[in-house]
Amino acid sequence: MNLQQFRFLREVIRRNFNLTQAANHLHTSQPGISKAIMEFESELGVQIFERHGKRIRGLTRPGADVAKIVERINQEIENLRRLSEDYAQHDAGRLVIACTHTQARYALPKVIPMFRQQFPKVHLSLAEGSPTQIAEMVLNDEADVGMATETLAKTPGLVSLACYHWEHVLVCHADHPLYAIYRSEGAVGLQDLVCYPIVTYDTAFSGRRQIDQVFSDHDLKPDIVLAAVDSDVIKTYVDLGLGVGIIASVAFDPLHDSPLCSVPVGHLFGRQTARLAVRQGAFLRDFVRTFIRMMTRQEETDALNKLLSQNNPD
Amino acid sequence: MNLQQFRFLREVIRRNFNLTQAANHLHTSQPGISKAIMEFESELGVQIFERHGKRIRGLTRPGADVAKIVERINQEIENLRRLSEDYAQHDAGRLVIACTHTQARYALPKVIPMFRQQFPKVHLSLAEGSPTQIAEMVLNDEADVGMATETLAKTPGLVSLACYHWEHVLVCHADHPLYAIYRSEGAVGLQDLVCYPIVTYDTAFSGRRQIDQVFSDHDLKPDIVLAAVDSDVIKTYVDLGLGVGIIASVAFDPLHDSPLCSVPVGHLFGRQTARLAVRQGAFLRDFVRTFIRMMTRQEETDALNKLLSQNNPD
DNA sequence: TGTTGTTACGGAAAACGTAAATATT
DNA sequence: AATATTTACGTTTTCCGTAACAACA
Repeated sequence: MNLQQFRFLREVIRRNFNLTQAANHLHTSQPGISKAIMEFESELGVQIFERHGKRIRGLTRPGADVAKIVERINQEIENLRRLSEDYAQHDAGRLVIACTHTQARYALPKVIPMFRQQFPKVHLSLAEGSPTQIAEMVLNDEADVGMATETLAKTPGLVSLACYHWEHVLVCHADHPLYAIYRSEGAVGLQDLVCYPIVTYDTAFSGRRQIDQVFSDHDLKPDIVLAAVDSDVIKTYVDLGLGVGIIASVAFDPLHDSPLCSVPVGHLFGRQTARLAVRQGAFLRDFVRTFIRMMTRQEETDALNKLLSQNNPD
Repeated sequence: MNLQQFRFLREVIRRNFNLTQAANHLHTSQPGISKAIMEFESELGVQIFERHGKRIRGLTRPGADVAKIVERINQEIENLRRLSEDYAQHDAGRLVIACTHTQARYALPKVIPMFRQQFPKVHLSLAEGSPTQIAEMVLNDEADVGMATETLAKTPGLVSLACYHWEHVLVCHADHPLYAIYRSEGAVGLQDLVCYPIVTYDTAFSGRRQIDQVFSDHDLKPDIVLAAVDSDVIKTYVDLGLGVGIIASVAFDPLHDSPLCSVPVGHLFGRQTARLAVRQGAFLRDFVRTFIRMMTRQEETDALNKLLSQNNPD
């Protein structure tokens, strides 16, 4: 039994039971993987993989159990690396943040400069993706923390914290009928909104689920003419006249975004919560913990400390 | 980094930072250990051991953190072995039960025959020891389960279950004054008891702590003339006239133990709870789970199932 | 001075990559 | 036929034990 076998097993599973792909990703030879896996199986006396002749199709029942334990070991190895790095080079390293475009563009800029100042030697990476991809990246140790409004809270294997709350706003030109309604009546209703073509986030992004939910709860069918992952793209198309936009309020800035105007619609779609997530059981380096503290509201302190101590048992 | 280094690190710590001893226990050479440890340290870039010149004295701060993670990995390796063995040879293996003499002599015989019948291929080992030793054995994976009345519940790293309840009895000859009091008044009191020399369990065994507690709560100083770990030994000396015995009621059998008589004193020393413990996070083989079920009262079923699923996450 | 940890060295074992063979779709 | 896995084999590296050396207490 050795660590190599554990790495190989993990990778073969991740690459959908394709030894060749796994070998490529690990920069080694396919026969090496094959042999290591077979030796592992024979040492345990248990068949890990479901085989149809020579092709590997999936995990056997025992294999799944073995894989679960092996995954935990791999995780601890990763923790060992991070821990020692934290001692060896306390303030240097790499922080990979997986987040949606909205987070990267509007939420993170409020924190990153402060973080840079405190940890000038830490290399930052922003990996943008869909909430599902973000969750996946954090689970696979490809990212240290994930940030998104959707998905994170309910993904098993992640622990998440509320980061900040936000609401949706409508964006449109000043001469749009909805803006007139807003000016005269102080608010727009769902009924008003549904009459016009809408440009908003792609499914599974930034509270889009909530938007769909609210419309369907009222038996309304919104005409979503364009969906994007990116608030800036949405605003661009709104400016072009494709429809009214629904975006996160944080993503609207009257100065930069003129001639567009914003109309609050928090009362329609409710409060959204952007969350931050880390992998359960992951060792968090000091600068990662600091980053999380910076991103998290004070009120969350208790939950935060609990989380941090849970992941860094001292 | 490799598993060997992890095994070595664990053993060096267990052997009080003596490389030579660790090497002997692992049936390998001292230089091998030395080299492996140094390579491990250099790969992590962290000094694990506190060194005074060449002597190793203890763990550094980072070393303690590393050791904690390494311990978890070693534990998972152990789990892997047990898991695969459970699949490969479902009903064969070895069950090591660490317990006190009282458990081995009086509680286990009620269950072992049934267990043997169900798992004839499982080799049983009873390791007797003090509650502290029992806890230690379970923590070190030298025993699969531990059983004792004391210590187990409050040992960190163990999870324990109530097994059965029992009370103390007095044992003495029929012509002893205390027996007369019992026959005439139906019960003896602490005041009666304290007048006579007592033979009972050694400190830290079978509810001895509770006995001491009760006497000191009443500002009484019992005259304990002999303390033993073993009910049979106690009875022997009672028979010889050294004093009255206080033992577990399960350890008294009127037939075998005549001419001694028993006097219930549960009302004085309260109800004791024998507990069974396993190492937290340990994978429990099927026959271990079955054994635990056999040893545990039905009422504990909920706690039991929770425990079992926690240790065998499927 | 005995005990304990490190360094040096050499034989044995295993790890790994290339090439070839075999099976699957 | 093309893709994927296993077998074969030879080189290279690592492992590990003995022996010698160095330092603590």
